[in-house]
Parts: sequence; C-alpha cells; structure tokens
Amino acid sequence: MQKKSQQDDCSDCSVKVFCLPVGLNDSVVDQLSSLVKHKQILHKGDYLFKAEQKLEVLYVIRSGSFKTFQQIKNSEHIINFNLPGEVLGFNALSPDNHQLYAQALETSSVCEISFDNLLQLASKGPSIQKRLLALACKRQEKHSLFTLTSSAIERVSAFLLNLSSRFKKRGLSAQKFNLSLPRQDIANYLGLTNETTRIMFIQIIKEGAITLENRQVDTLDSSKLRQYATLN
Amino acid sequence: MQKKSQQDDCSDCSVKVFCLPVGLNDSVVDQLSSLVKHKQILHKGDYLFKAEQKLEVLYVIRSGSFKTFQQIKNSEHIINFNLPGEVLGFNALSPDNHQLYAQALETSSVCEISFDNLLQLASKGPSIQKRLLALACKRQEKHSLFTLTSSAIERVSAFLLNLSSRFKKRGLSAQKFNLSLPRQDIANYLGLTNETTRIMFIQIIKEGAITLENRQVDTLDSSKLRQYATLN
DNA sequence: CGTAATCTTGAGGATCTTCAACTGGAGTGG
DNA sequence: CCACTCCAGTTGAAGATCCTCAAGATTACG
Repeated sequence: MQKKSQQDDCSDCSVKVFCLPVGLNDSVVDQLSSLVKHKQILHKGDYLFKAEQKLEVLYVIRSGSFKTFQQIKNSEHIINFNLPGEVLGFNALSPDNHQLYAQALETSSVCEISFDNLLQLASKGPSIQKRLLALACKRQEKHSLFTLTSSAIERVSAFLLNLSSRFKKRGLSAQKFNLSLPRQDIANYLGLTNETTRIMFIQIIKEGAITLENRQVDTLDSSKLRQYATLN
Repeated sequence: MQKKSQQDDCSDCSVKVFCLPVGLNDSVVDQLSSLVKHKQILHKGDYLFKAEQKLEVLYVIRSGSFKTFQQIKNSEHIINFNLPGEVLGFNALSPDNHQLYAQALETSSVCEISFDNLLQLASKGPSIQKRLLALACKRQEKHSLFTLTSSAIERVSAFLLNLSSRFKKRGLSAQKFNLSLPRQDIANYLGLTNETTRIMFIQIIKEGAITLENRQVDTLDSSKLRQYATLN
C-alpha cells in the first residue's frame, strides 16, 4: 500500500480527538489510517448517502456539517445534525441498508472507511471493537436532549445547550457559534412549527439567555438556558 | 468448563431465532452458548439493572417482558418495552455506564453474557462482530414508530401495530395479545397523558380496529390501524 | 374483605398549530 | 441601477389538540 501524504494521516488530523481513533493505541491508529480514503468534498445540498442504499463505507465528517433525516410521505423528519468528528452510516447496519438521508448543510469534507476492512481490523483486538460498538450506540438519540413531553421552550433551550457543548468539545467557542441550519430545519428537528420555534427564540433572547443576529449566536448564557431546559 | 444441561443450550432455546445467535454458524453458537449464564428469574417490579451501574454483562430476555426508562427529576420516561429474544444492556457502552433502568413488567427470565467474554469471542470472526454491531444499532428508536409531530391517535395506533408485529415475529398471534403494561406506562412511552391515551383507545375501539378487554387485545384489524397510524 | 393502585370521566384551560398576509434580502435580467 | 421573483423569516388571530385537575368507579392483591 502506498504511503499516504502527511495531511491525510489520521494521527495528524485535527478531528482525531472525537473521531474513531479515540482511545486506540498508535499502532492501531496507523492501521486504521491506512484503510481511510480521505477527503471527499461535498457542497451544500449534496447527499452523502440516501435511504435504501447498502452499507459499504462509514463516513467521518472532517469539516462542515450534515443533517440526517427520514422521508415519510414527502415530508422529511430530521433525525440529527452532525458536526466534524462524528461518524455517519451506522444506521445502515440493521436492517441491511440505509434508513436515512444524509445531506450537507454547507461545503463539507468527509473521510471514508470501508466497512469490511474496518471489521477485519477489529478482529485483531477488542479495543477497536469496543470503540466501534460504543460509537454505534452513541448516536445521540433525542431522548437524551429532551423528552416527548418537553415543552417548546425546553426543546429550543436544550437544543442550543447541546450545540454549545458540542462546539466547545471541538475547541470552538461555546458562547459564539453559527447555526448553519435554517430555522425551518431546527423547528423540524425539535418537532415544532417554525412559528413556535421563533416565539421561543424571541423569549429566550428577551430574557437575555442568548443574543442572535442572522444565524450567529453570540454570548450564550448557559446557566440561564439550563433553567429553561429543565423545567420539566 | 462443565457441560451445560440440555435446556440451557442456546441451540435448543425457544428464542434463538431472535436472539444473538441469528445468522451465526453452529460452531460459533456453541462457543457462545458456553459463555452464557442461564436463567436468572425476576419478578414484577424487579430491576435488571439501574442507571449508573457499569456494563459487565448483556442480558437476553428469555421469557416475560421489561421496560427501560430514564429518570429525570423524579419522573420516569419510558424508552422502550422489551420482549423475549431482545438484548438489553448496550446503552451502557457509551458513556461507560448504564443510562437507563430496566424493570420487569411480569415474572421474567433472562440469560447473561459477560461482555468481556463476548468481545473475546467476537475477535475470532467478523460474523459475530457484525451481528453485535447490528444489535447495538437496532435498539428501536421511537422515530421508527412515530415522529415528534405525530398526533395522539397516530402514536397509539403505531404502538399497537408495532406490538402486534413483534408478537407475530415470535410465533404468537398478531391479532390477540396481552398488554403486560399498565395504561399509564403506555401513555408515558407515547408522550401522552393516560386520559388522552384512553380517549384514543376508545376511538380505535369504536371504529372497530381493535377489541379490548382488560389488558387483552382481541381481533386487531391491522389495515384499519394502519390508516390511523399514517395520517401524518 | 379492605386498602391501594389503576382506570374512567368530564369540564376548563394552556399550549401549540394552522392559516394567511406581510417583510426583507438574495439573485436575476433588463 | 432598478424592478422582479423567490425564498426564508415574521407576525397575529383563531382554533384544534392535548393537558390539568378533581372526583368517582373498578380492579388487583394481600
């Protein structure tokens, strides 16, 4: 196998601290790195995969962001938003093909790992196996953010807090960040209409828990937000 | 290792067609079988595991039923109902301990498999590895049943259809089955109040889509139910 | 048989959605 | 540079859906 260039090496990747390699030792990471096909570029609106496709590769987001959604009778239901370092594709494991669509929210790049190769590698030791299982399980479910009975303001607050903490984990500001997704998509994700979502945003802004301009959140006050998020 | 008695052998187990061994060849199943500690009995209300406990074993339900739920501020939120053949415990993989409580709804029995031993076995081949990953992913998420914007009647109908198909898969009647769980729990699971849930049940019964006595569903008309479940 | 738990019922009200009209900015073509 | 369309976002009124609450009926179970 040909030696990859420096920039394509997992051990130098800027997202490696959230990505597959977390917790693996260097020699395993090197083997992993050799399996990775790097840097497919997608533009806003491009699909990374669609429902019904078979699982052949897992994708790791290297930059940008994606949304995953299911399509029911011409209406889409957004399942998740995904940020750099997150792994997409596990949902295709059972049943045997993708259940979701994954679409780029902005210009983004991904790494590809052939699923078969990954399983081969996993056979060699339980560490990567355990890591794979943990990733497969981690796929955030909404009930970790809010419950089916949460009110509109709880959902919006929980969403903002969740985004904030995920940006922070990535070394970005927890107070200032960009909502790369349209208001409509946020509402859809939260199970609300965009009108209701807007009213909640206004309320949150009035109370001084965030300031917002265009899609740019500034000065997020997480303690105030937490008050809203945990009324239930 | 001591030879297990006939009744404790996976290859003779009545739930093996839904359980871990699905799709594995006989020799792997034999190895798996030797790892399994059989038949812990739990009674109604007993906990199989609680949140914060560390993951040491996976459980397979052999008979009976369980509910899993999370506890937030003294109120429980039911995540799932589980039937024989289903595997419990994966939710403890990430982060490093159980996030949920699992409680028996009736007298039930489970098999235990040490997680470490299972990983050892998985190292020997990608088939069981893939099976494990698939199971970890399969844990039904509610968005496969209904969405956050589904109405009360859609949720109740979808719930009944889901139960029906799961019983059918287990060789039981899809038309007649027992709701082993109190109305309150159904409502909680669906994100509704028990009053609303009851009204929906009444409506469904009036339309002739099911008949119901105590907790016993008879003559479930799945095509009528499907009409309700897919209004969205 | 008695107590506790679960289920039932109905009135009133809060929350969220629906609908329809309006605003404003981005992109396009004259 | 201006008019035009298109799309996302904004706003408010009216109404549907679902929840809250409280009280009574029924069932489960020791």
